[in-house]
Order: sequence, then structure tokens, then C-alpha cells
Amino acid sequence: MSPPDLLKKALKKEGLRYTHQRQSIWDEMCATNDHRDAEEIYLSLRNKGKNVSRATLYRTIDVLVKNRLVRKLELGDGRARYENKINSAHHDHLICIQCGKIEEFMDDEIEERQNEIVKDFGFKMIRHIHQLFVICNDCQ
Amino acid sequence: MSPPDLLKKALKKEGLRYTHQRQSIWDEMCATNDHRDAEEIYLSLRNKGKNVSRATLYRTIDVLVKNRLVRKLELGDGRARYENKINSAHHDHLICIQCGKIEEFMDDEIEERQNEIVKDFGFKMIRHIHQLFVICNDCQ
DNA sequence: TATATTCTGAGACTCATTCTCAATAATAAA
DNA sequence: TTTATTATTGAGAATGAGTCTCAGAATATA
Repeated sequence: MSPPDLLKKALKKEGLRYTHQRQSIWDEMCATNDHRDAEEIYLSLRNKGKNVSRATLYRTIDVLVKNRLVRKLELGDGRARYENKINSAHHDHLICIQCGKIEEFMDDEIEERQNEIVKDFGFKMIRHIHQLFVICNDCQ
Repeated sequence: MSPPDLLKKALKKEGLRYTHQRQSIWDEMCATNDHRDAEEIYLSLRNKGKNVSRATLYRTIDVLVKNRLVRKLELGDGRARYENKINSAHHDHLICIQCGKIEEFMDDEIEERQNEIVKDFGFKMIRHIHQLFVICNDCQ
């Protein structure tokens, strides 16, 4: 199950109310470690009898993303994917351009070099996107 | 000026005809090293009296991207940016989330690690996106 | 030149996401 | 706990970047 305190804390921080819909959405986000788009999450909620509107879903996901409970993935195909951040350490993604499969990777050396680069520019790092588009072993 | 041979070569390879509109678009792409969205390119063309439709602009940019004459940048804000690839070596981007300024970086170590990672998975690298979202020096 | 093929542009369309606003629910005040 | 206040929700309209359609225009081939 999802940790309700994390949600409540985030909502409090934002000055927002705790509602059934928001809890359902957070539960649903925590139910898998998949990288799903909004429609998949929406339909999965419906299948479980949790009828939340798309508007509320998008609004809530924004809050979760802002509070780093959920990560938003932009793959360039016009649909954002979302994954919960509480079950996993920081990572970036490999995406198969044939079958859409998404794998995760993490490399300390790259992370370190990134920070160096931003520091050298005199900038302040906020976040990064690092996506490797590949043909996976199943698709070659 | 833009190298017309590159355009003609790409069009030939694709079995497409060489037209005024396509030349105008390629000229416009080569006129700057900026990272512009389609609307900016469209308006710049109009200002120069080169009236090309949005449909043709998008269609032509697709061909240029496919043939690696132009690079498409997805920053996650719903508008793709385009830059010509002939005036510059491979690089990735730093994007200021305040003012939108885009800087370029290139790091051999990161490039190498990336390739390692893909190889370790047994995948084949097609392309990558590496974007560092920052607050730039002017915005802090 | 005649014929076939591709290209173009205007605007309709798509589709993920955002917005609107009246009805509803959660919180604060009494 | 009732009432008053304020935030939230949902249905569907709106948005907007990008794509599609198709008739007329341009280009290539016979």
C-alpha cells in the first residue's frame, strides 16, 4: 500500500485539502512500478471502481510531481508517462523504439559529470532528463 | 548560406522532389544556430516574403530530421525546437527553466558511459536525449 | 506537348492536456 | 454540531501543436 502520510504531507505543504480522489490516485500510483500514461492510470482506477475524472487525475498528478512523489517522463511521443518515486532510487531510462519497453539505469559517473558541467557554467541544477533510445534484445 | 547539395541529396535519397519551398525552409534552418519552434521558423519565413504553409514546414522538417540535417529537441513543454546540425558537432543541452535560454554541452566521458550501458543491456543505441534543466547565472 | 506523379496550402481534424463553472465536499467558525 | 466559507470535483468545452485531406499547382516522364 501507499504511504498516506507522504500524500497528506505534500497536500498540507501546498495548502490543499485531503480528499478521497487524491488518496485513490496516490494509491494507484503506488500500486505498480510501471511507467504508465494518464489514460492507463485513469482506466485502472475505473476498473477498481474508483471513478476519478481526468481533470482531477491530471491536477493531482501535477501536485505529486511537484512534490517529488511521482516522476513525469516525456518520451517525445505526445503522452507523458508517470512512475512513483518512492519505491526506487534515482535512475534514468532506456526506451526501445520498437516495442516501447522501458528499462532503468543509473550511473554515478554520469551523474557526477553532469553536476560538474552545470557547475562549470555557473548554473544551478534543477533536474535532468537522460533517455537512451535503443532497439532492445527482443527486437533485434 | 545553406549548402543546397545536402538538401538535394537528402531529397533524392527519399525519392522526393526539389522545390522552392523545401529550399526556403532549409535556408531558413541554416540562417541561425538558434533552437526555434515551428512557429518561429514559420513567421521568420513569412517576414522574408517566403510564404510556406505550416503543413509544408512540418513535412519538410520531418525529412530534414530524418536525414540528420536538423535536430529536433523535445523540452517537455509541448513545442519542439529545431536546430540545424551542419554548423555544429554533437552536443546536448542545458535549459534554463526561468528564461528558456539554451546552452550546449558535450562530454566524452558521458558519451562513453552511455554506450557502455546500452551494450551491457545487450541493446543497440539509436539516439539519446540528455537535457540538464537549470537556473542560469542571469536568473539566480 | 501530353500524361502521370508529386507537392502544396487552406483549413479540418486529432488527441493529450487544460480550463470553466455549477454542484459538491471539506474545513473553519459560531 | 450546525452554518458559513472556501476548495475540489466532474462533465464537457477549449486549447494548441502537429497531422491529415484533397483539389489545384508544380514537376517529371513519355
